[in-house]
Amino acid sequence: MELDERKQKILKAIIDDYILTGIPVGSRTLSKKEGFDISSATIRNVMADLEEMGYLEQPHTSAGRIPSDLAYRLYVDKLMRLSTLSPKEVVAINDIFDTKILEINDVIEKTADIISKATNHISVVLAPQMKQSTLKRIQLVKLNDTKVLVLIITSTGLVKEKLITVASGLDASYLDMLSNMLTEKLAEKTLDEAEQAIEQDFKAEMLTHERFFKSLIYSLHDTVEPQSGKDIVLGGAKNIFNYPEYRDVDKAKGFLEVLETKELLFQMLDQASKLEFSISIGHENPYDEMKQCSVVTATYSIDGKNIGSFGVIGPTRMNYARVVSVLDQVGKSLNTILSGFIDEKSDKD
Amino acid sequence: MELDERKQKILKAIIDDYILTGIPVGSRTLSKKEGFDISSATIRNVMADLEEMGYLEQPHTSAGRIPSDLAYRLYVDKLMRLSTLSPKEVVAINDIFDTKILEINDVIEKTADIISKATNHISVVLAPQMKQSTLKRIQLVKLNDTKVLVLIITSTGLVKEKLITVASGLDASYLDMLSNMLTEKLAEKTLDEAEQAIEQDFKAEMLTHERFFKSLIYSLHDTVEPQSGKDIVLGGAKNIFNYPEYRDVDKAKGFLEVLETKELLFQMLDQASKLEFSISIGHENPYDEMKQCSVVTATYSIDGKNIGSFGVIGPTRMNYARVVSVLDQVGKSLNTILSGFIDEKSDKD
DNA sequence: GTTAGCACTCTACTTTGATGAGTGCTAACA
DNA sequence: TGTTAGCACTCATCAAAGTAGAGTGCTAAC
Repeated sequence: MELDERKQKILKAIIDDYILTGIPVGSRTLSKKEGFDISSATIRNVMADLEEMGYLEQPHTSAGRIPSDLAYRLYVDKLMRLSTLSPKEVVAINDIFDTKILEINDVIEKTADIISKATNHISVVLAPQMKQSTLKRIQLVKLNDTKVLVLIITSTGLVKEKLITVASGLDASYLDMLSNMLTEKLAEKTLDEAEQAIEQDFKAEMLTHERFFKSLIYSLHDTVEPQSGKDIVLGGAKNIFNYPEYRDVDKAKGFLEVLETKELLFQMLDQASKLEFSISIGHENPYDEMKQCSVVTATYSIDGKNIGSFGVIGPTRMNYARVVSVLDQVGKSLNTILSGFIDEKSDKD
Repeated sequence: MELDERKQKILKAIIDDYILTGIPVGSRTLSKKEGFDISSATIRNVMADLEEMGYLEQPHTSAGRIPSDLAYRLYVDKLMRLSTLSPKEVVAINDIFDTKILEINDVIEKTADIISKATNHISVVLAPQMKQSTLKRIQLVKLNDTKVLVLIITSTGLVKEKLITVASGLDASYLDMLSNMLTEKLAEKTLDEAEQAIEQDFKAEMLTHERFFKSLIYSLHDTVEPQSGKDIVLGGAKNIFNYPEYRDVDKAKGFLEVLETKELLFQMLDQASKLEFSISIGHENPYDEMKQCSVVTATYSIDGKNIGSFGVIGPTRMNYARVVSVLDQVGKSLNTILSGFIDEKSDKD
């Protein structure tokens, strides 16, 4: 059977209506709409065809039709028209970003906040990943006899702290000197390169302080491979109550549990950060817990390198056009801000 | 009317039962209980008295009684018996803490996790506050022409980062030198003292780099007065679904919103960090949004100084005895860990 | 002071019936 | 051959009515 133009038009109308109202769309409702000159009976025939083709589903015999995941996929790929945000909304987004920024984490939290408020869905933001960053400075700070704080600062302004335990006998001035040496040798290198460089350039020191250097290398390593949970920021979890799908308290609880674990979210966003833009609808999601939802993600970058991603989790019945528009705008604002406050005109050039 | 021993015994039984089951307690239910040799009719009379005295409430005429906030207050102060956790549970708590710790934030997140799992309530943890900490090191890192990253490291191992904008003309080596000077002059001082010390000891530098030093002092200041939201870690928000009080979706939504704002939570915990232990029941809470809940908090400390607090938010009908026991144990474990890995044997002694 | 008995109250649950939105099918129409 | 009107049928939703059960307050007797 062919999906001719009329079928597409009707399917789009059904999806638009269902996204808006959330109630199954009946043939009469549709025939009464502006621009539809065909009778409900005809629409019923078309609907029957669309159902046969897998685009529509019926909750029960005497209810209207609802779009299937397949229909949403078609909608997203071909049918939907992207709305541009009103200038007012763009200003509103930029305004929120435009307050005094003292930490990069502020930016992340604000992003989550903006997205959830603008879309009324749950937002997720993956904090900048260290993988591709180059080092700016390493600072060792002696806390007590056996504990040393390692501060790893990248040229993108990210700071990670790691605590390592050392044999006593490392005094503060030695650590200061070492900090300077490490900074000098490792600046401009990626973390991976830094690990190797330490093993090559600090052979002498490694002999006398083997355990210390092992810990140090481990710290660097641990910084690259992030502990999934910590780099995820959630926003608007309360929006879960907007989804009729989660009126069932037990389901809602299970879903919140998944969100709280953050393990899945991290994997999803980490995957997503390889693509400019991605939309996963219902069963397309790789994880069972998400097969009832859709996930839309985008990435942000510094110097043209993708360093993190952000997105929206909601019911498959979400306003994809709007969500995409919002993410697009947020992405643009985010890139501007990030490149404005770090490294763009770094003194390394 | 006097609250004699029999009345207290009956009241305690009602509270115990209601905490356990969550359904209003009837006179017959109670009279059938082990250890009660009095008839339901007698109990009814006592109940009527207790209601008159304000300890009990009736949801409707033909329902059993439920305890009032006043009753819980009496229960907490006089009636309840603290249960000690089983050795198994103590071990379980310590086990979770006992994994590799690389950052102090890990400890905070784990604490929230442990508490919510052990009590089945929502947990809140206030990250260590900088107020009373002394400085260990200040490190200035030049990111680009106009941005400098300020790292403030306390002797308790806390690290705060602030980004400041500067006029160009500060080169990296000058900042390095300044970092060392600042560290030398300010080490061992509290942040408040440090602010003053800068104004005194760096007069010469301040003349040439006025704007920079103003930003620097502002950073220190901002570190002491924490941005409420960021220092709060929540755990087990999903447990909200355990409370029949929040079966009503709108109420649950409103409550989640309050939790997400974190503003209130911060104020509560900040207040609480002045007291060793505190229990606020229902209307005793200073904030309207919390008047349906009880909040139990405790503090943790380093070197005998309270530096943060943690607690549980739940319905007034919560198992106070157990919650107190759990918080007590978590507090002990937390103190041990924190003093073990920072500053206890600092080289300043 | 304690208890048994009884009438009364109120919630929660089940049953029943009515309503209406929506469908599929058939036959007639252009 | 595609479109439409008509009709019987299905099913969820809602309101009304009835039932069961837990619990109370009051009174009178022990």
